[in-house]
Amino acid sequence: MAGHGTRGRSGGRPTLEQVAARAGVGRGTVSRVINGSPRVSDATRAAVEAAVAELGYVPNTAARALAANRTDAVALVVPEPETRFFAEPYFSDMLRGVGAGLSDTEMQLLLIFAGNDRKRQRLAQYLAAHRVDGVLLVSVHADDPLPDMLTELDIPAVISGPRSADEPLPSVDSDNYGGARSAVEHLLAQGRRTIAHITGRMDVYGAQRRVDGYRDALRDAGREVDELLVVEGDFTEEGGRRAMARLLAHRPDLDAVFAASDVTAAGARQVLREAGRRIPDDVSLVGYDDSVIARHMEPPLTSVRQPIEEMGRAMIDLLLAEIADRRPASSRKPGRRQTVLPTELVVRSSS
Amino acid sequence: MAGHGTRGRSGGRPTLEQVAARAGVGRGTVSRVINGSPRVSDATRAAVEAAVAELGYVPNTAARALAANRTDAVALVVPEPETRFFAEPYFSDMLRGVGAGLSDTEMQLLLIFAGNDRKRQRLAQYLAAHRVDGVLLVSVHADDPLPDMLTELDIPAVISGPRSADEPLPSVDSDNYGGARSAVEHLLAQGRRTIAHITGRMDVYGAQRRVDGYRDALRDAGREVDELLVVEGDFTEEGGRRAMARLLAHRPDLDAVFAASDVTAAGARQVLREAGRRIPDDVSLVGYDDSVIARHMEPPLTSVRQPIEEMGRAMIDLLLAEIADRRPASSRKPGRRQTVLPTELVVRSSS
DNA sequence: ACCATCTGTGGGAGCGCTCCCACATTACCT
DNA sequence: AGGTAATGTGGGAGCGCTCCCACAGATGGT
Repeated sequence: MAGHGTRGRSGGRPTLEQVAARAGVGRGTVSRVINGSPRVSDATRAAVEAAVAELGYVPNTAARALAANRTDAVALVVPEPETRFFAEPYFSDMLRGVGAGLSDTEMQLLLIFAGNDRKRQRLAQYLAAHRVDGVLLVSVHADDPLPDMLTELDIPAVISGPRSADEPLPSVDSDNYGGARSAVEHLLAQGRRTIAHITGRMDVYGAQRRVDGYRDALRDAGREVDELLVVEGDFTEEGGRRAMARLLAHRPDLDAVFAASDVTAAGARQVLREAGRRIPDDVSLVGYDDSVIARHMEPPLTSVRQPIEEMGRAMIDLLLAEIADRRPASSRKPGRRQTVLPTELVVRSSS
Repeated sequence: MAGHGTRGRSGGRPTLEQVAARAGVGRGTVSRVINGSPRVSDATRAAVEAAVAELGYVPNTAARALAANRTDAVALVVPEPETRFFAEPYFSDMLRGVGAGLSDTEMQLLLIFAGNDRKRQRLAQYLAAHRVDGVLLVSVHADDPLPDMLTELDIPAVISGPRSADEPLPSVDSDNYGGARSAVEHLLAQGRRTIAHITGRMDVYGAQRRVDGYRDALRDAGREVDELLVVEGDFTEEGGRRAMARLLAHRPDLDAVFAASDVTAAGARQVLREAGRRIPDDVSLVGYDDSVIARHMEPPLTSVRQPIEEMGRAMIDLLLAEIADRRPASSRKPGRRQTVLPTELVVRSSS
């Protein structure tokens, strides 16, 4: 009775068309207002905005996505089991940064875990369906096929630790080289003479950079680098123990150890204790990550802090820029695709 | 040169139409196969599936969402700051359960934080845009407008702790009543005679149920319930301290305390210690939640465990059923809309 | 006075699906 | 044999938006 057959299946959310009718303008104009196009007169814009408010119009995302071929969503892909995600503050800090960067955007953030084959399979499907406009990749192993898959699908992506010096993907990293240097320089300043380094997994680019920083710091201080003082670890506690045992065997005279992670430092500490070395009196110990472990260790561990939250922020900024670049009328000069954030040495009583 | 103007903007993902052509059938038929409709002959189905595989066809979700008016996504709404989300294992357990329930579905899970006004605003927009087919609500306060908003928008929702005995929304809960009973019965079995109860916030339905369980357990054992032994707390440590002080003042002869949360028990323990009472020798102590605190307390705390992960699972099951019910050809008798899962008493040395 | 330009604006043509009606075809009764 | 009811199948008509072309009217140079 009321009208002329509005046979909608939904409860009757207002559409663009209805807003247009209400405001006495055409569909195109309403669309322009909604999307903030400048080519609308002030009077018209006001009229449309009034109609939108009166009708309580909310754009239909599905229709928009279909017509414009975009989703207004990005995914944070975590190639780890949920357990690790929750256990490590790293992820929550990163998430906070990403969330902050997204908060004044219409973009939606999806959290996708790809910790096992099943989930990876689902993720692949998901990406193939182009259900996100872009992807944030964190803690990706060197041999992970994910980055290539994204390139293949032509989906913008940003990676959190470059996999090599010439990472093809835009990336965000903390200054591993500088962080390592500052740790070693700190030990030198304390008067330490024989400084060892337990590395991370050497197939991880960041670990390589830390070794570089260690070497250069010594060299620039006029010290020779003794290869017996550099032992490969793998970021784990057990690896730290093994490496420390080797170091004590080869160079029992060492008086400082710089470990590539706090966990590794914890392993090293244990072996040092068992060997009767006091920290920091006999041996200074410095870790990397400034994790909870560092604060709770006995004695509290000096460690290199990475600005994780800022890194999250930087990643999302990079990704949004990347997405914008691929959209039609945007041929702005692609800016820097690599961001490196400074680290900070947090000095505690282990050194 | 190659063809006759396929002016797609995307890289050229195959469409339903192309699959249909390839398989030599109509669009409708392909759609039926994709959606698993039974009204397709085996031969046709095989042909279509072959075409899908050859072309690497992946349905366009936006188009589907637009045409079918659904999104194939549900949201887990957390009305807390991210910090709490990561700090409490409750959420990660719940998330695991939800994830498991979703894993053999095409549904996507969104995690939405609504910890501050800004985020709540965004959430409201999000829901108004009907960007999810359903919502999972956890840790909702009694006066939160969110549930009503969802009802208003006609969005299926499931709530994790019913707000009252006649919660209108489908809900999942653990057996607060039974959990409390088992705690008290355990204390009785240990020969305790004067059992006090520090309640939770009494505007929380679960807290009320725990009091009911406490009362009935005593009554059924032929004990009279002394109202001086029931003191209101608020789930916090400070509340536990205050309540315990009151209890000691009124009934210094008590020999057992059942607290409505582990945190509350921790507060109570402190006051008991200060009053020179030994646990469990002088006073038995039982908590609720079986949180990390319980395991790390000195002495380890006997506590009532809730099956959080199973609750997550139950919630998503309920939600999926709810969503299915609202879809066209489904007039199945709406089943039970309330699920109550059993608790388990974890006995440790505090009792 | 004329034509070239620039601003706003309207609305057609799709985007790739699902829904559903119409139409075969085949199967099963009387 | 005729009828009725399943069973499969094709394809039109949208879903609500964005894109873009066409065009009216204002503006400005010659």
